[in-house]
Amino acid sequence: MINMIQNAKDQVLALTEKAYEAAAAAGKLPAGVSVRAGVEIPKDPANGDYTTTFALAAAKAMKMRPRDIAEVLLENIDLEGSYFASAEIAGAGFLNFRLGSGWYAGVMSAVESEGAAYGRSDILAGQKIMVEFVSANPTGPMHMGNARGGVLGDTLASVLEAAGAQVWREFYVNDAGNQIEKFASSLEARYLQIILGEDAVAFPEDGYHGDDIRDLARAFYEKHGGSFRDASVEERHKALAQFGLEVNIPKMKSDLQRYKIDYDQWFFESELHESGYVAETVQLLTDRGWTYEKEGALWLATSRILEENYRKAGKSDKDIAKLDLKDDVLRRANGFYTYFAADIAYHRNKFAKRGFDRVINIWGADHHGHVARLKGAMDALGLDGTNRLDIVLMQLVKLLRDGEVVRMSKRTGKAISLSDLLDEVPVDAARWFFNAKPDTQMDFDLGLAVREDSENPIYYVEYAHARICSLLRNLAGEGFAVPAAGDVDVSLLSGETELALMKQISLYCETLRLAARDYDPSHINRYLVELAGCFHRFYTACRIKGEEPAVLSARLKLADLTRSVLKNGLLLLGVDAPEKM
RNA sequence: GCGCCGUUAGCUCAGCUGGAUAGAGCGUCUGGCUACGGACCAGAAGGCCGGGGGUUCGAAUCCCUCACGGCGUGCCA
Repeated sequence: MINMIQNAKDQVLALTEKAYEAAAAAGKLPAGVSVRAGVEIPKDPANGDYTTTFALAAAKAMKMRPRDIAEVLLENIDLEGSYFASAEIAGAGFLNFRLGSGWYAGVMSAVESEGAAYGRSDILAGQKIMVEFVSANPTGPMHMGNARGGVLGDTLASVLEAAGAQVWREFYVNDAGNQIEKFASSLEARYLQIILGEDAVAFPEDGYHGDDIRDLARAFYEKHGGSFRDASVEERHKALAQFGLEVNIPKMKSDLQRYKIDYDQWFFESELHESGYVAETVQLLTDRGWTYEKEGALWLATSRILEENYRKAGKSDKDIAKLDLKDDVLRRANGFYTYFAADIAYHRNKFAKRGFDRVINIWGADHHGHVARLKGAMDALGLDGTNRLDIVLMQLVKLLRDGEVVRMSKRTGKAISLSDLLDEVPVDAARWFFNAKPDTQMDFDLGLAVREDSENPIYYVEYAHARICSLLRNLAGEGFAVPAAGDVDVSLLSGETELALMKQISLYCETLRLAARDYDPSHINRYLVELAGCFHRFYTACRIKGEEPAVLSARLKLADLTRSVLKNGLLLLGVDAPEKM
């Protein structure tokens, strides 16, 4: 909750504005100019710890050269009682501030007092957010894309929790509709083939060809024998589909659990159909005037909804016309509802029935064509999908083995499943790896991923943690306990690597904020690599053991706080923070 | 055709609301512990930030345009 970065930034701005008012009152700068100035952390510490572009931003309105403005500001700035020890002008007119030890002491006591909660905030407090992710079809094994989506969704949920939101993790089980019918007829063909012989029964052209289907049919046969041979097709399909789902769904659960992913709820599509909620939702769209009938089917006027949205967003009629918007079928001529209709009902359920303020879906990029339509459908229901439904599109994972692309198609039956992967790669490495920025394509080379050496950044981070734990054990054995922050003389930590490490520790809150803002937990991965690097550099430059007591004590404290933040970050990612390796 | 995503070092990628000399890791080359974990550290080489225009004090970042790559554009899910 204590964000020392924000504190420092606020203070830079306040000090600068106060200086401006003082200068304006003395007639040295034009009065009454409102300046939109930013505060930044310079890349190069030679340019200070914090910098403001106030003078640059004000130059035009004040009709003065930026450096001259900065000059006057500097004369009027009063650092007394602030976090800052000094300020100077540099470059085109940057005003650079250098931190004093008071701020560093503040960082240390914040990390100490907040402990495992350090980094958490309340920026999303009071928000009820659902993250729906993976939601793979229960008709076959999950693939790499599901693994990536699973890790990303789970970690994103954790990030939002850390920002104070009330988060719900959900898996949508598509246990109804066409693909279940296809699943059933595929199983049926394999089942009858077992009884009547491979050549006696044709396999459906668009069926699932995977070996898992054969295995399921075999298991079904072992349980029921040929008793379903003469049953009605409908009865047989029902039994086979149910049997298949009862095997596959628990398998998905356990596979995801291997990735340390647990859901608050597995939501079944079939319930939406059975309870009449799909029909009710479609009726509601009809009542609101968004549907029409054509060729025996019921259509949603998607093009009209989106047209309106695009117009509101400021697109020209010409641009909209170019989009070639199409309508969607909700209920087929045969009376069955489409997947889209069920999906609309499902999302209506999330917002209207269960009261989520915000809903985030993690989808594969191949579904991007549905984003605008689903949001639009929510708009049509008056649920403001445009602003409350966020879809994170995840580019697909390209699985390689020795440089060769491995196909992931479920239908070929040759996919490497998500549980296969964990037989080759440690779960922590997989979690770390899959937690990459969602909108970039990813190559996963199995040959590379199995390596457990410094190639893999997770070992670099975990090593830093283990190294500190070892150090603490070592010193504890010699009677040196970690002191309280209040008993540490922070001014003794004045070396370059010590200051850099403390600054990096302070950045953790900011990192979590960015991760929550961008829906991109990989900010944390990069942060941790940097934090580990800061520690290793500090550790190389500064001895602890054998130093005089006050220095030893301060450095010991710094190491322990680093350990604490490393641990917070790793646990947030769902990765272990080992005390020994 | 239209739409979405991407294009930054040999490879994989950072780059926060536009800021100072564009950064890491890996790989390559050169160095560093009789001392707390060498799974570490230091240094070097390596870039018209895909091309071209525009906006302004200032652009990898914003706008336009072109090129290349991935994906989509079903009474599939």
